[in-house]
Amino acid sequence: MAPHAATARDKLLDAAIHVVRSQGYAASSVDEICREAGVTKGAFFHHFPSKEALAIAAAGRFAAAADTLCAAAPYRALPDPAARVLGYVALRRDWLRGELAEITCFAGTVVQEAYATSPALRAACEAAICGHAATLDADIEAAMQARGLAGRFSPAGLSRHIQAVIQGAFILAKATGEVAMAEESLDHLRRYLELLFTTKKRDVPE
Amino acid sequence: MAPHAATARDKLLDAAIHVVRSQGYAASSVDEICREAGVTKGAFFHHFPSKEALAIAAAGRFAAAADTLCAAAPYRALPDPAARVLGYVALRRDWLRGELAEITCFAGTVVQEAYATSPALRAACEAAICGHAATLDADIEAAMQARGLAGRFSPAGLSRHIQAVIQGAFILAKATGEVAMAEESLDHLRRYLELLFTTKKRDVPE
DNA sequence: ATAAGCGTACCGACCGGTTGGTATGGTTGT
DNA sequence: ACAACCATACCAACCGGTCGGTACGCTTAT
Repeated sequence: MAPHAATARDKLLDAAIHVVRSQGYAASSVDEICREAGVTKGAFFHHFPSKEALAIAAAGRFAAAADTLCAAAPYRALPDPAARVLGYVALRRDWLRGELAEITCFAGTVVQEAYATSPALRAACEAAICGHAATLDADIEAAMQARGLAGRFSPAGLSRHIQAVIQGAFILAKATGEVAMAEESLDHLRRYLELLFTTKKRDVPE
Repeated sequence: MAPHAATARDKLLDAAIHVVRSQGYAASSVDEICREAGVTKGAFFHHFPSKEALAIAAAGRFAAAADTLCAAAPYRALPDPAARVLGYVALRRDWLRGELAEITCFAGTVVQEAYATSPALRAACEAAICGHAATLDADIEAAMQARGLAGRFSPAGLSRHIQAVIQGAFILAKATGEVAMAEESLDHLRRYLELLFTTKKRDVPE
């Protein structure tokens, strides 16, 4: 991710994100993450008390990187809140290029394995996903107001749904080996949002 | 799953589905699956040449069970194809009760870890997910014809999108620990389908 | 100037336990 | 008799984590 991650700690975080995204959490050994980072095991346990602690820190780093990229994206400057929401989805669709291990979600991958066995790691993944989702709350709420949809459903709920579709798209892409499957799903998501934000209120089902 | 799975093979498959759904594939040891099944390791390797082979067979069993349940569901008898599609989503929403390990998707969980390391297992998960998705293809195609939406997007693509939303809903539920988060997403999916199948063609975005 | 003192960063051999898988022998149904 | 079925004992490889030790830079006292 970072081209010249200076410290061993950063190199370990980046390596963990990459290795875990391609193999899952449990299958990624500490030794392999160290090898990928070009760092020894001693350095690993100097910076992190456990493998779990590394994953928690990596989830935070991953979410922060995503938040930063989105906050700096051009669509953020659009005047219409609905257009900003659609701009977000378009950006996520644009990101669907390259290897699966480079485009999928670290937190979504990890939480599938850890939700029942590691409460702290589960909470870190929840914070990463829901925290990132929440960056859309205000725009969605404004767009719903503008369309007379206020109260029809919760803005935060739609934010989370957007993340759910993205997560599901990744699973479909992994299952088929085709990134195009993920694009397809994001196109349906875009169509849903367009229908929501361009249809007259009486036509939107409860 | 089955109360009195007769053979050791069936008990192993059921145990694998349960254990893997709660811990993921890599973290589920053969010993633990055997313990859960009440069977020894000798029986395991008598019926399956490897852990991977068990997972492949379990994916098939899981998909077959889902297909069977859906084929027998009441909504299948509805006259309107669009109503059958919505009936499917309603059924999947009804299934969202109980422990996460009992309601989430085995194939979706496994493929996240195995897509890059085990081609055969990845293919089995693809067959499970996409095969199950395909049971909706005909109804979706008919509903699109009836609404003049033919050619707007692919019926199989919408079938896969439905599965993607369901998979993403599971991830959200695991991350938050709240099954209600999954319900929320399925409600949005239902609303999307209602908009698609009740809106005049000219109002549906490309 | 300099050396003692100390904290952070890092190394790599090592440990007990667990892993997927094997070898072998007994039991049961036909 | 014979094969399908299953239990016990076992193995080499690997796992996460520990530990004694080194390298080096920053204070601070002399």
